[in-house]
Amino acid sequence: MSAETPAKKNYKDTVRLPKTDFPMKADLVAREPQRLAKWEASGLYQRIMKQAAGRPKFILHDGPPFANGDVHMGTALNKVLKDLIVKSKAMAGFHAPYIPGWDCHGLPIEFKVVKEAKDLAPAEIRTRSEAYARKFIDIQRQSFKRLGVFGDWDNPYLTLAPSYEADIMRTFAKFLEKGLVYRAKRPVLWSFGAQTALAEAEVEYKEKTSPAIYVPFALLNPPPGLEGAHLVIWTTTPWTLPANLGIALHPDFDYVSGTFTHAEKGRSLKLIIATSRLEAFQKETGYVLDTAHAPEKFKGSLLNGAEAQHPLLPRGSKIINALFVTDDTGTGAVHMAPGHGTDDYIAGREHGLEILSPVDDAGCYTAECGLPDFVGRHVFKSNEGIIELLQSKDALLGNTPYVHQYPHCWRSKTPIIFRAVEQFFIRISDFRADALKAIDTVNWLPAWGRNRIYGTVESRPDWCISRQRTWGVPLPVFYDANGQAIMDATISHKVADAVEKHGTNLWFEKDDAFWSDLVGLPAGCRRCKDTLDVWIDSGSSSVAVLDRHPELHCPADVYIEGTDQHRGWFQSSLMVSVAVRGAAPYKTVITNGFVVDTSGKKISKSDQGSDKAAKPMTADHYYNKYGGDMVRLWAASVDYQNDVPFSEELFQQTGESYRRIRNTFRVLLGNLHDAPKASSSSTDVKNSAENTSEEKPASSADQTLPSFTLVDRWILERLHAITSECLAAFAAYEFRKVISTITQFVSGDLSALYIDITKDRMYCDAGNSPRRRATQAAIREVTETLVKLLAPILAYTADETWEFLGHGDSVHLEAFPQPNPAFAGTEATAAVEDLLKARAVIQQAIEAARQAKLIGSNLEATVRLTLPEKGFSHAIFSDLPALQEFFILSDLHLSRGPELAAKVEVCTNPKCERCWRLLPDVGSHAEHPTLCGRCVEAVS
RNA sequence: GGGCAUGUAGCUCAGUUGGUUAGAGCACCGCCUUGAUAAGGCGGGGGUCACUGGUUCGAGUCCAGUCCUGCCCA
Repeated sequence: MSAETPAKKNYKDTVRLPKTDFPMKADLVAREPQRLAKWEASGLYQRIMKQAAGRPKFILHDGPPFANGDVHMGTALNKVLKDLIVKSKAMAGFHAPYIPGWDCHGLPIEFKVVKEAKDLAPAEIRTRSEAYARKFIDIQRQSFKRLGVFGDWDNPYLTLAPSYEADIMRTFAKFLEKGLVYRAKRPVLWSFGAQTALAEAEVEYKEKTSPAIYVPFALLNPPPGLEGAHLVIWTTTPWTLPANLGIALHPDFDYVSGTFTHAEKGRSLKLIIATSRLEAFQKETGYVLDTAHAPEKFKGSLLNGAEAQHPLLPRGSKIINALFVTDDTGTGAVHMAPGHGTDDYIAGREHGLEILSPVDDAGCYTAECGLPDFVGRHVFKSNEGIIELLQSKDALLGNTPYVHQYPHCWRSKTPIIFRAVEQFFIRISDFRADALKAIDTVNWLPAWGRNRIYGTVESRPDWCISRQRTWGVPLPVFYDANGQAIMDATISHKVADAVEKHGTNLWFEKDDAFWSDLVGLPAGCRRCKDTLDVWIDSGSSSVAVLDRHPELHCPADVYIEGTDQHRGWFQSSLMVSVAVRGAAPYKTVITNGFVVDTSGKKISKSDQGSDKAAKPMTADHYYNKYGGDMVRLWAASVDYQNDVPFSEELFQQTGESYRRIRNTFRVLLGNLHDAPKASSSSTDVKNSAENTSEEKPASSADQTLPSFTLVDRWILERLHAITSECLAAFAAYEFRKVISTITQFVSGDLSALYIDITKDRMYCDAGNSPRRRATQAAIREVTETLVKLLAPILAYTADETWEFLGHGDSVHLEAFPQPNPAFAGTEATAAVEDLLKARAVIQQAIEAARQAKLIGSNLEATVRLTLPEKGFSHAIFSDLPALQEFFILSDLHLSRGPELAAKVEVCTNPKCERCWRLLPDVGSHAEHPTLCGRCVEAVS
C-alpha cells in the first residue's frame, strides 16, 4: 500500500517545461494596431531621431508616389524596402530621418475629376483635384503607417504645397536664367470640339470611315532611269496634304519604277511603288504596271535626300529615309506633315523639315495653308474639296472609303486631329555632357542601371515641359500684346513669391491685369495658360525638399524606386539637379522590380477590378488578413532587384517562415522563464536623452562567462558568424540574405539541433545545474541578438519579443548587436561538424529500425557507433555522456574501426519515468524507484 | 523593331575566379513524438541547369545565336 504512494508521485510537475505567455498564434491583425498606437503615443519616431542627433546622417529621399488609388503591392514593396533601409541604417548608428512625400498634380487626377462633372471652371477643377489628392494621401498614409513604416508622417512633403510649388517655379526660373528654355511647335492630340489638347488617356478609339487616296508626287532632279517618275503616297487624311513637307521611304525596302496604265481612263504614268505593295495598289486603283518595258528596281535609300513636287502648292517635298515606314498598308512612300503627326514630327526634326500646322483652335485652315479658297474652312469638311482639287490637277490615282479605328475626344465625341502648337522646351544639349558625367559619380544598384540611364540620357530629345492642362503648376510666363513670350527669370521669381504666400490658385483666380501689374509688366500682357510637366514637379524635389528641409541634405545617400524610373524620376531629378547645381542629387540609386503574377505577366492597376475574379493586389487586403509583419517579411524575402512573382499562395509561403521564427522565439523565451535576471544588457539604460544606448560588445565584460559546454560554445560561434553575415547583408541592402541566413540558423541550428539537444538538460536537470544555466545564458544571447537583427524587418514581432525578454522600451531604440569577439573562433564548430557526420549515420540506422517497427523514439535505441581510426579526435569523442546528450540517446557504445558506421539494437534498460531515457541505474534508488540517478538528484 | 535585364526541383531562390554525385526553404510522401502539440524531430522522392552550337581534359558557370518574360523606347 504505502509503496504505491511514491510511485504515484507526479514527476511531470518536476520537469521544467518551457513557460511563457508569448502566444504561439501571432494574431497580428488584431495586435499590430495596438502596438502601432503605442508607438505613436510615445512619439517613437521622434525619440529615435532625438536619440540619433549628432550622429552621421544617412538620407534616403522618398520618391513621391502618385496620390491616386489604394496602395498596390508594388507600392508596398517599394515603401517597405525604403523602411528596411532606414531602420537598418538607424540601428547601424546613423541619424536616418525619413520624410515621406506625395506627387499630387497631373492628368490622372484631373481626368477623374473632370469625368465626374463636366464643364468646370479651371479654379473649380483645381479645388476638386486637390481634395481628391488629399483624400488619397490620407488613405495611403494610413496604409504605410500600418505597414510599420517609420517617418515624419505628420509633415510629409506635398508637391501641391505652396512652398513646393513656388520652388518648382524658381527651378523653372533657374532654367530661364541659364538660357535653357525655348519655344517651338510640336504636334499634340487636339480636340477641336473641346478646343483643348488631350492626353492619350482622354482619347477613345472608335470606328471611322475616311477617304483613302493615292497621290503622285513628281520627282524633281531624278537620278538616271527615274526621269519623269512620280512617288505615290497614300493617306486617309487628305486635309493634311497642304501641310505636306516630305515623303518617307524605308531605306531597305525594294521599290519599283515603271509605266502604269489605267485601261478605262486610257491614262499612263510613270510611278514608284514599294514592290511588296504593288499588287494591292494595282487592284485598288486600276493602274497596272507595264512589265514589258523592264521596270527599274532600287532600294529606298537611293532617293534619300531627293525632292518631289507638291501636287497642290508651288514647293518641293523632301524625300527622307525612315524606319517607321511599313508595308502593311499604303505604298511604302509615306506622306509627311510634321505639324500633324508624331512620327512625322520626329523624323522631320531629324531631317530639318519645318513644322507647318495651318489649322486653328477650332480645326479650321489658316492662311498658312497656302490655298486661299480653303482658309477658314474646317479641315474635316475640306477633305472632299482637297480631293476635287487633286482630281482637277490630275493628281488623284485612287479614292476608296477606308474603315479604321480613329481617336475621338472622350468628352466632345468629335474625332481628334494632330495639330502642332507652341510648346516650351528645355534644351538638353546644353548640359547633356554634364549629366552623363554626373551619372558616373553615382553608385547604381544593380550595376546595369548605369548603362540604362546613360542610354536614355544620351539619346533623349529636348524636354517638352509645357502641358495644356489645368491641374498642375502654372508656367510662370507672360505673352506681350503681340503674343510673344516674355521669358524673364525675375518675372518668374515674382510669381513664385506670390505663389509661396497664396498658392497657385491665385494664377487662375486673378486676371491678366492683376498679374501684369504684380510682376511689373504693362497692361495688355497675358499670362501663359499652360502648366508644367509633372516630371518637373517631382524632379525638383532635390531643391524643394533636400535643400530646404533642415534635417536633410543634397546629395541624398539613396534613392530607391521601380525600374521604370530610370526614364522617370531618376532622370528628371538628375536633369534638374545637374541644370540647377551641376551635380547628381543622389550618391546611390537602387531599383526594385515590378510585382508580376506567377506566370510572369505584369499586373497592371487598370486590370484591377476589371473582372470579379481579379486577384487581390492591394496591400490592405494582405495586412488586414495576414498582418503588417507578414507583408514586411514578404518584401524582405523577395529578390527585389528582379521582377517579383506574386500570388496569394506565394505570399502565404512566407507565412511558413514567419511561424518558424515565431515558434522558435516562443521556445527560447519559454526556456528563459526561470533564468536569473538578465545581465546588465540595455534593459534600463533608457530615459535619459544624453545617455543613449551606445554599442558595446554583447558579452558582459563585468561577468565571467558561464561554464559553457561544447554545444553552447558551438551555437554562440554560429551566432557570431551569422551576426557578421547579417550586418554585411544589411549594409549591402541584401535583405533576402538576412532572412535566409536567419531562417537557416533558426531552422537548422536552433530548432533541429540546439534546442532539441538541450531539451534534456533544460527540462530534467536541477534548476541551477551549471550546464542548464550555461544554456540559458546562451539562449538569452542568441535571442537578444536575433531580435535586434530582425527588428528592421519584423518591426512588430521583434518589438513584442523584446518586451517578453523583459525590456521596458522599444527594440527600435536599440543598436544592432556586434559579433561577440569571445566566440570568433571555430573550434566548437569544427568539433560539431564531426559530430554531425556521426549523427547522420546514426539517424539513418535508427530510421531503419523505426521503419521496421523495432523502436519508436531515439531513446529506445542502443547504438553501437564505429568511428574511423583517423579524425573524430576532439575530446568530446571520449566523453560518453556528452555524446549521448548530443545524439539524444540512452545507450551508446563506441569503438574504432575502418569506417564510420552505426548499428542499432533495442535497448533493454529500464525507462526513467521522469526523463524517459532508458538507463541501467533506474531502480537503484529506494526513494524514487522509477527514476535515474540524475533525476533523483533533481527532484530531491 | 531597338536598348537594358531575366530564364537552375511543382513554387521561390543559392550556386564563389570553369573542377567530385548541382544545394536551401516551401510544397509532396513515409515514420516518430502523451514533454515546443493549430508545434517539433527523422528519413525520402523530385532537376536534359530555356534551346542550339562552340571553346576546354572538364561548362549551370566562358563565347555565339535562337526563344520566353519584364521594363523603357520606337
